[in-house]
Amino acid sequence: MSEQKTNSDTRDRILDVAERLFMENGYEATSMRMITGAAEVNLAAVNYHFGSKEALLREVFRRRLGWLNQNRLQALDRLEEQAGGGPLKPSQILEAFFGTLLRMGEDKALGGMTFLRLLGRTLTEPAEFIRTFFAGEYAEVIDRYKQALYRALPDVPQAEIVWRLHFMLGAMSYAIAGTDVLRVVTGVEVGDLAGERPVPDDDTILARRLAQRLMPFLLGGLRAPLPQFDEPAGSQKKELPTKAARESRTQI
Amino acid sequence: MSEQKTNSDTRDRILDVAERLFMENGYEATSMRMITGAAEVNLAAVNYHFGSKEALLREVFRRRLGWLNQNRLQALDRLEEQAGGGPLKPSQILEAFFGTLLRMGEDKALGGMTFLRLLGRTLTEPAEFIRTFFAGEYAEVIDRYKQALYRALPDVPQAEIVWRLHFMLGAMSYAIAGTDVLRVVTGVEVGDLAGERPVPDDDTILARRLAQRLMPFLLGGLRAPLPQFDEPAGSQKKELPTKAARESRTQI
DNA sequence: GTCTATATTCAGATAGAC
DNA sequence: GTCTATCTGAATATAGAC
Repeated sequence: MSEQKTNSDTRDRILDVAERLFMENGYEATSMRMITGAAEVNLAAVNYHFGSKEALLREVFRRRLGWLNQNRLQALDRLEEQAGGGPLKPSQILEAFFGTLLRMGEDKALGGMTFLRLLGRTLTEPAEFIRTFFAGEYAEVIDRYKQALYRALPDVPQAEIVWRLHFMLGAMSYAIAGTDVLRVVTGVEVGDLAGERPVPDDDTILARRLAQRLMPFLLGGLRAPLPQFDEPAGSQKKELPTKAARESRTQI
Repeated sequence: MSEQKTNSDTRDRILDVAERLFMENGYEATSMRMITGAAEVNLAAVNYHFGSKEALLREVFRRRLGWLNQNRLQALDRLEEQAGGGPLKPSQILEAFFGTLLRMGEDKALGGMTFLRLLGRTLTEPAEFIRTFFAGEYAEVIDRYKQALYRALPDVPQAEIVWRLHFMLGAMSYAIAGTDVLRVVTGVEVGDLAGERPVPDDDTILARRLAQRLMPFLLGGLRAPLPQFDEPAGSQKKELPTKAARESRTQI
């Protein structure tokens, strides 16, 4: 199409700027005028190239999520090929899913930490068009990884795995988003408290550090002892559902 | 002041409605007209009672966070009194911090799941006035619990504890927020996959279930084996925790 | 493809009667 | 305390010249 001639410069500049401003301010609080102003393009350019503000947001994500989820699927394909039909190790699955994402944070050509932070924040946005969009973008990947986890952890009820996948996504999203209570309260970069030097501007190092800290945490949570709670239709049932067991909180 | 005569009805109705609408739509996407319309009060009532939209949001949180963080501090006080100067168990600390919050979800008078979802979503909002507000509201609680965790886990580097507190907050926030990929993708309530009956409208049960699932996950993550630190070069060969390491985690 | 000018809608806030 | 009416500004989107 003729869309890739000279306007690709304008188009890409809009996408890059929108990615950053949506991350910094959120979708609603970012106006078209802020975007076109910072990108030094005309106000009408967004509607010309993308059609609407909503469509712009979708395109900001599509160009990154396409790469991300495609690579996630390929990583899973490779692992399953190596395993030759057998179950994978949970650590392999998490590495493929979260590691692929976190490595985007080290590569500026893939959006770097700017995109990762945007993604972390946008995953909790309540706007319907955003949730619908993500649902479509993530459907296949989530399904494939869920199945892989079911096979990797045959003794864990599937509902429990879904919950824990849930928790893992949250730990990652929130850590990446960076707009957190801890950073504001402590006033320092995370990792600065025990003599380590802060790396506020080096997103590559930050992304790598995040991955090194996050992976053990996720694995530990995923493989934690099961709660005392009846699980009817898992692969293996645990105990009878007594009222005492339901009332008592987990004591570990 | 005369503010507590007849207007307390109007005031509280505004707060209740704002809590729900901010949760459903986010702060920016919720207009004063939506709030006053749903609360069936005059458009000018918000500015009369609270001064501005920002001040309204702060008040929505203040009335809940005051109770929450006060109870968190009291719970910690009790635990430390019982321990008589010794370190607490990590499970006790997490129960005091996260359990106090999650029990709010079971009590409609404390906002129930509506407030919990709002809190989970708002913790990642980038608006400066929101982050500043949360910083003040959380400062003391975060500091006290951080110190308690330092003493409970003397062998774990403090920076690591900060990161993991970070991750735990994220797992909880995201799980509570509910606007997640999983729910959209699967099209079912979490917990519905293994034969459990969904409880879409019973927030009390949902909150209790969430707590039962979340606590073991958080404990597992908090006490996971430490990552290996080789910062300078590529460090993708971290050793996976052995089964023995998994068992020994219990003593940390 | 890019630009100016503008249409249209809606936002938050407030003055002043009651 | 509550209400109506309105101010002021900003939002998204588009028509039409170049």
